[in-house]
Amino acid sequence: MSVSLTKIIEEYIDNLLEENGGDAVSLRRKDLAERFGCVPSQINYVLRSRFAPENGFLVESQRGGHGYIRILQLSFNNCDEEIEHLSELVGSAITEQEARRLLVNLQNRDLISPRERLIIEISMRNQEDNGRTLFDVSPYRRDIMRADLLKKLLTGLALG
Amino acid sequence: MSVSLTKIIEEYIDNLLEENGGDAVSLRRKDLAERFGCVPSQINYVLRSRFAPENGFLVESQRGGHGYIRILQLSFNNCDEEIEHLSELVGSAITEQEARRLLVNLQNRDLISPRERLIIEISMRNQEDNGRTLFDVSPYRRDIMRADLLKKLLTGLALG
DNA sequence: AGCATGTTGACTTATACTGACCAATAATTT
DNA sequence: AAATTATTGGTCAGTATAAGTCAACATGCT
Repeated sequence: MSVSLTKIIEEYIDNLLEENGGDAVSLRRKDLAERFGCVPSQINYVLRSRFAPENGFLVESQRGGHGYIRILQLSFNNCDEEIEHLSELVGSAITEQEARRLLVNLQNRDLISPRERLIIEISMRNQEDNGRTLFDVSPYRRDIMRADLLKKLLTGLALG
Repeated sequence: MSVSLTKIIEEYIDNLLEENGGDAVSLRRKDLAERFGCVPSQINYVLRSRFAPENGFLVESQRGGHGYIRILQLSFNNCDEEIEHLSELVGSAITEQEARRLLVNLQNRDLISPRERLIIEISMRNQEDNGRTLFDVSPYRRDIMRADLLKKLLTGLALG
């Protein structure tokens, strides 16, 4: 069982972050690709699969002259076990009502701010509307999609 | 890591603005170009790319003798104006890149927090993935859906 | 075998910077 | 006053550079 290139590059970036105090690091896609003897787009794959917002990272980049890729590791030092636990509570499907109750609870316990709750509710509502009117998704399937979205959001916040 | 001329000039102007109380500053294109050893049109490039309305600035200028360039940092009196402005910027369709850029901007201007940006990015990405893999939505239609989501979120935040 | 994950490269898009040419305004000359 | 000249900024297209996308192909894991 060999270690994948993706894993190696992921760890390299993790180390860079650690050395840099942990919050951000800048790099050049071309340089990284050269260092690891791979094609540049491999870096995009690593970023997409390992440094996604669901994992608590934000990636900024710029093309052209003086281009760069900047990876930000958000650190909110919130009670991540708490939120992680709640993520389990969401399960594989969740109704709008249940979701809203959960969010109210989170806000009451100051795990998310009112504005954050608002954003989450608007996103959920938007997805619900799209599912119903645009794509004719069944109610149960919408509950599944809602659970997926909610879990991504909560783990993103927990890992941040 | 090399820093672009554009960045240097941008920071110089930012400093001027700060010194000047923050709302406006006047300068001469030729002088600036000389100071930074570049061609005058480079200044136009900086203004177009860094001090555009989407970054919260307006630029006035006059040619000929005693010509000048005045940079105004615009501020909104009420959130309705702000929403109007942001919604115009988003427009009826927006690419992933443009959206991300806008969010970076909003965060830099302290209009949203890093956590809020993270949540928004997760939501956008979730919608993008669903649109592509689940519902086979065309790229342009996804840009429209992204703009819709973004406008709902920004409007909600401004009114909330 | 089949599905998920990883890897590649051709093609596309975005940004930085320059220089030649254009446009507007003020100052000076006739 | 009109014409001319000097002074200033604007535009655009070309060149160089760097990142993003996408889909085909490969590998690995049940």
